[in-house]
Amino acid sequence: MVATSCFADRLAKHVPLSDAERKALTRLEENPRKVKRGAMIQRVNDTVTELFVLREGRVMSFVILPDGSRQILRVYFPGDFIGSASTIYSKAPESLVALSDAIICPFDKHALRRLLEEYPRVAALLFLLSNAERVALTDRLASLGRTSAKARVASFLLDIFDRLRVTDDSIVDSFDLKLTQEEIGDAIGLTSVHVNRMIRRMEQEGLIGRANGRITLLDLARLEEIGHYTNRHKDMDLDWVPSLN
Amino acid sequence: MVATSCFADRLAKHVPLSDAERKALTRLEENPRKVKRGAMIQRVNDTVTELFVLREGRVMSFVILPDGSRQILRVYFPGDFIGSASTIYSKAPESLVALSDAIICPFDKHALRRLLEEYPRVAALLFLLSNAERVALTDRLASLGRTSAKARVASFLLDIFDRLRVTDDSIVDSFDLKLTQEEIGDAIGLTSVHVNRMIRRMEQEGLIGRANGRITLLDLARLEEIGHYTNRHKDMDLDWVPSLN
DNA sequence: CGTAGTCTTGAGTATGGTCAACCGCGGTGG
DNA sequence: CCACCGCGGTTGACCATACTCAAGACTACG
Repeated sequence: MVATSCFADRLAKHVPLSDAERKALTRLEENPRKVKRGAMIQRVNDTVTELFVLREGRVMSFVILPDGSRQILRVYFPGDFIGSASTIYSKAPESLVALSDAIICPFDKHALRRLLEEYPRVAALLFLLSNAERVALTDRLASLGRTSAKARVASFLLDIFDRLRVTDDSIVDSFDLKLTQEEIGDAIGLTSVHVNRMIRRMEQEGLIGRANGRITLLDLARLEEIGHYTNRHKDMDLDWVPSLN
Repeated sequence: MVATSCFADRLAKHVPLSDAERKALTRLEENPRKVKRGAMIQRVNDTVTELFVLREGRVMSFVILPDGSRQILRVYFPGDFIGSASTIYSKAPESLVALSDAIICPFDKHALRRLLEEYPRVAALLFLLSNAERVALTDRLASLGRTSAKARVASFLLDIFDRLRVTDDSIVDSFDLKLTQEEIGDAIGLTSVHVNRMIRRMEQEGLIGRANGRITLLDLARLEEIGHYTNRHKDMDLDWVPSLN
């Protein structure tokens, strides 16, 4: 039996992969490692030469500012490609911590380089994905820079929702956020107290529902309007990568 | 005489390029186009298939939110690679406008694809650069999410300063910002009024000087401390790309 | 010399932060 | 088995940072 690569599966959702490509991608996930919730995977300023594919669970990247406040930079889900900054910086610019029990697959940055040399289609795919990540970041930048607390919460929930749905077809309108309100706040530049106020208000207004940790999005249209949210996944088009034959 | 590629020059500052690579990169800049200050290069939601290398002048990318407010996502300088989102999205997620008279070199996204197929080292380089851009964005994200108005102004000035120095050795401690205070505000999530107050205060405190549009950074150490700024260029290491031979 | 854009400053306001208290729940150890 | 502890959520009172509105000054350019 061949071990499957969740990263390959993720990519194959967009473009067909050759067996050789799939095999090469699987090799990145040869060394899966279990990590417990709260475990530090990478610490800011550590010397790093590794990247990761997240196979299971959730991970976040963040920085701590000198005054102790934290900015969560990105929340990662299974199939995500993590820590590519180590290709260009010798010291990690961000920390990585598991948000839940997780399985990560570390591999050396030189293994990635060889992969890209041998498989130009994979190189093209990674280039595309990093552009998608870039746009996700600019969306949040606009959210932090120019929108109200309520809008930030709304767009954050929608973003997580849509990203989870990319890989999990069973999600219809509710999902496990698995983040504390403090973590939400640290992701969108608010305090936990104010996140709570916003969430409660949105609940009272019938925009969202909550039941033992699960969030239900009750009025997607209004949430998107409030959050000035655009679903980027719809417009994504991976035809740019060379075709298989 | 061969037309030089400012993009190749930029890359060559980090890693040696072969003649063939240099030539291929130069081909991206075969169609330079002059644009006037204020000219719209790309409008959000337009169908796009082009990318650009900025040869001369300054360009910004931004979005306008439904309430009319603007978030500037990135300011670009000569040698920068612009608009790579068009490789993955058919509709532009951001607008591009010239901040000064500029020369841009548009090329088709398929030309880029062919380049990456033929020149894996260039593909690796672009992958690296997009990672550097990603870190620059996360730095600003942390700035917007978790730091005060004064800190944002300080780190923004330092960022521009350091980026200009990458290509312009003549810069010692002063530079032409070429941005209105409203534009600064739109980049760091403040109003022009408040940007003005911060700048004036920093001037009075002897942190910066101003003379007909030129900004002088008088106390780099304190500015870096105030802005929680890290110069990412110092730690950059392009050794990851395959060597030439 | 007039006009438009930018800068500057003040007065008043509001959004979101701070501080503090309390609740509820799940885990843990006596 | 239950008391205790600690974390996360909830709420209120108060505060501060940055926004809004508005007016006037400066500058560049026709």
